[in-house]
Amino acid sequence: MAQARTYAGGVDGNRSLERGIEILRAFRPGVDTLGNGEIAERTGLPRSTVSRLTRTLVNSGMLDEVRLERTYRLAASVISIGHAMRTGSPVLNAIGPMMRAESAKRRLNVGLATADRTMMVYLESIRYSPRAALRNAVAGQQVPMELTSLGRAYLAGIAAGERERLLKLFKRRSTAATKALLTDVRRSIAAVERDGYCAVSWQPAVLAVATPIVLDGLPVYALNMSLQNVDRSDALASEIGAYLNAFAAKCKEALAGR
Amino acid sequence: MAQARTYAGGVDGNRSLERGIEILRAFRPGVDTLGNGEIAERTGLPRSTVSRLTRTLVNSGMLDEVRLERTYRLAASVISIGHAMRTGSPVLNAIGPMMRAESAKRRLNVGLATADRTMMVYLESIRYSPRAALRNAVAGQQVPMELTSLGRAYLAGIAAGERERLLKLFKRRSTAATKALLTDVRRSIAAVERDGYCAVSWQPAVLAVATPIVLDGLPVYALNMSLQNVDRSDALASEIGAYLNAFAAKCKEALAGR
DNA sequence: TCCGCCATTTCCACTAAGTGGAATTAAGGG
DNA sequence: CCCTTAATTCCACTTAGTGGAAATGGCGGA
Repeated sequence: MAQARTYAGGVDGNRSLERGIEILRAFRPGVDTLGNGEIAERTGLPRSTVSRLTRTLVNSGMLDEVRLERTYRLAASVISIGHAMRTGSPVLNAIGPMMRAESAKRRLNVGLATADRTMMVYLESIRYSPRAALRNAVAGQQVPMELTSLGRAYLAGIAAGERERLLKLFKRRSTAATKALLTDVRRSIAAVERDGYCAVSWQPAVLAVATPIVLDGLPVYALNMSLQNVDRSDALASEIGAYLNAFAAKCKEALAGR
Repeated sequence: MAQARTYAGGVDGNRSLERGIEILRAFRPGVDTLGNGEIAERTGLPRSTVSRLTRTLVNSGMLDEVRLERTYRLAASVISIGHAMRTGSPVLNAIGPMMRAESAKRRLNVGLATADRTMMVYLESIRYSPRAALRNAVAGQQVPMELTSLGRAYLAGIAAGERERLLKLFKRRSTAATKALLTDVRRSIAAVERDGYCAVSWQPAVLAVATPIVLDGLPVYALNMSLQNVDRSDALASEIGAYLNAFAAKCKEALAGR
């Protein structure tokens, strides 16, 4: 393989597969089509390599080719695999219905998420508001780990080593106010350890409260409750926090027998 | 590569990537975890190869490892890529809101799907019934192409060569009643060509009517309308068919400017 | 309509990345 | 504690994969 520099993955790990997955990941939300050139730029892979791998992904049904524009888009296969993930998830199966009931009962939004690298990914998000409920399904939506209650609850739930690794990544990518941000993140983690939950107002007029769900043999999840159009107040946060703690306990109970 | 038999993909196509994708596909809806052995069985790949590829998929964040059981499950990444597919889809973006409005107006279910190999995959499915609306999101759900109105409308929309290729596959996999089934499929295709839509009652007491949406530079989609708890009658089918034709025309108009 | 430009794809020489059977290790059951 | 069963690592082998260079093919401008 002329000029093919040694693959860092070493004895294990398959370079081509890794690269192919990176190509799929290059299609971020909102991106419709990407050409091989653009993919090569985004992934840093040689153009000829991208050309071959995109062809393979088309053959495997993961990408659709737009011959006219010489571009590609994600194919329907990816949502069918996503659907398999959701229907297979024992956590979502067990507590999804409970989340719906709780959302109706408490009249607030209830969400379940886990991590994908440095982002939190919603497995489910039940909107109380009839308006919002009509909006597009948000399963799969990503929110930044370091800025959200979900992410900070997740950080509180994982092993210390992994947590520090992630905090270093935030430090590296954050443009400004890094010091203050990290302090705030650590404060949230401490809050989870103390109160069982943390409260964050990431978006204006939205109060969100989250708690980690740690189970053997499963990734760490985070469960949250949120309210729109409210002023952030400690009283409100602790009220919702109490609801959340109670609900999380019920969920863990339901999940214990598995 | 001892005993590595020639890769049929030829000059293009990357074998490892293809195999890795097949491993992801082995996780069908309802499957929670799979071990390397089970994956090897399902995919027909050598055990050692599966072992290496699953490790790569874990490193790439597509699979979560359950160390305790020596098994793997699909990771949250797959739904975030699925989400990217949905938010990127110009068709879903354009007609999703229209589908919601139409469902409310006509008081019936409205769905949008496209093909993944021999299955139809829902991009969106709006349930009119408030009960059903509460159920899990069905985006990503698969239904068999040859048995559903969606699938038959799709078949009517694609190029003849591809259609015949698919019909052959159905013939091969169907256990019995193949001849009658294929006749029925062709009848549906003829119906689409004649009336613009076809009506199928795949599931008992459900009447479904579908029509293809063919656009340049996009895969062929199928749009359907369905009603539960009804008797199949030609009168009802043609009433819904008329609604569907009108709605599909509106959709195509909305999509023309792109 | 034809020409020149730019992006994409194909070609090609090269070899390390990937392969699969065998050996080894680890897990689970009695 | 040992034995069985399955997953992982080892290893010799060589082809599948690589990336730069050349060829191809759209596309816009004249």
